[in-house]
Amino acid sequence: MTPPTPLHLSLAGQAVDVLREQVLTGEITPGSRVNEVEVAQKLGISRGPLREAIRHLASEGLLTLVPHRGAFVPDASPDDVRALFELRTALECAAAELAASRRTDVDLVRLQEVCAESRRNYKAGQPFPYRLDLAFHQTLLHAARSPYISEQVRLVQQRVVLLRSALADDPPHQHASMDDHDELVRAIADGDAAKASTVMRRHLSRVCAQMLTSLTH
Amino acid sequence: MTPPTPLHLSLAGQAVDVLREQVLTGEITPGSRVNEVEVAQKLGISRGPLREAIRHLASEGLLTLVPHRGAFVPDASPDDVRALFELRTALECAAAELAASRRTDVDLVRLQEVCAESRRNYKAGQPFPYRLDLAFHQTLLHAARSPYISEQVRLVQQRVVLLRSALADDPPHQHASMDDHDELVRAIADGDAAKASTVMRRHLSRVCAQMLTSLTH
DNA sequence: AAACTGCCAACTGTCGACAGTTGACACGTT
DNA sequence: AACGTGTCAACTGTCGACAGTTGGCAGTTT
Repeated sequence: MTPPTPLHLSLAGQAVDVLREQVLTGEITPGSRVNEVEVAQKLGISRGPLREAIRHLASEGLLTLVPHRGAFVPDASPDDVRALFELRTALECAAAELAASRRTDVDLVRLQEVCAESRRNYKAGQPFPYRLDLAFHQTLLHAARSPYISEQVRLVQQRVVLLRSALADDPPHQHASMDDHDELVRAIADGDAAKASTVMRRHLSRVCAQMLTSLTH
Repeated sequence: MTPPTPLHLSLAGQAVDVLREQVLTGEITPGSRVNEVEVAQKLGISRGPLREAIRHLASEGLLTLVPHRGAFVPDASPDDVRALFELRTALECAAAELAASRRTDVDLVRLQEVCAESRRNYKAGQPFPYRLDLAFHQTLLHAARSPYISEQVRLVQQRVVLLRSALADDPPHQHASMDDHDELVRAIADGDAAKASTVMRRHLSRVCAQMLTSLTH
């Protein structure tokens, strides 16, 4: 998906993976600063590759750079969340439209499987894992077959994960989300691009609202 | 617009500006490789800051990195152009919708001014400068007041400029574009988000087609 | 003559060290 | 006691040098 940038053997590439993991899991708490020498020692590499890794994560929006001060993991204001979801909505609505017109039959089966698994999980009393929500959106993205849109959505979703102070623990919200997903799949199955877009917009609007409420407690 | 990342005093930041300029103006031709030591010497800086600049431009899509081989300025295939315009359409249609509902009166005046200047230029027999087209889209973006969407559009537009093998020299195309712009402004003036989105989609579809034809000669 | 093999130059990846800037603490002043 | 000032440690920005890899060229073999 990304441009041919397989940084995955270089030290910088490995550092990107490790740091991204730590930032997304909250191992490095929002607001805290990333000390170059300290982290470099901890990773057993020199500052050069680490700096490249930090800059890369900054370009993904997972860190913010302040000259002569270093890199910080950003904590978002409500306005940030709203603006971010405007971007996400633009991208994912377009993806939903494209998916409705381009999806293959195996795409459809995969989407239905993810939905079914979510239901099973939910009825078993377990919480709707964020993992399955992510899987749904990524499957839809694959069905849209628009590499640049997919890539951008991936980046936006990462930033959303960073704000997951709002974990989807609210049962009615989970239920509504699963209903949205089901309706989305039906629209895509019918090839109804307009409806797919509309449902996606409503879905993301709901998720955004949920995040905003649990952000302000 | 960008996160607080004012790299504009550091050597790396300056190198980003210089290199971006050179790539966008074609001073560094597509397909050619960027030699780190050579460019570093030419800029009078060391390889460290230059590498950061290269990585940054790569994250913007203006360069592609190949491990152990270096950075290349990408040349696009028709499929790339199509996929890129799918992204651009998603973003700018959303921006048009938002602009229709959020624009202030001064936003409207600015949009009308840009259109008027384009007409004047055209009637004076001069070609429709890409500069004014860019100005229009950026003014619209400002009216949308969605920082993340604006930022992404900025990046996509850069990549489009990189492919400007299709210079807008075709008079009927120029005329159609100006008509699109005018119609877009009317829709935004009326606060008609749906129409703004539709017109924008048609406009970008036209521009994309134009690019594809002049890409294949 | 074509194909294979080994060597070589060029370049990227990485490292350790130096220089400049920032924020904070301690001290002195009013 | 509050405020302004000077100093200092910590950290980022930058540099030059070394190590590892890649692609190409020359030489050899069949």
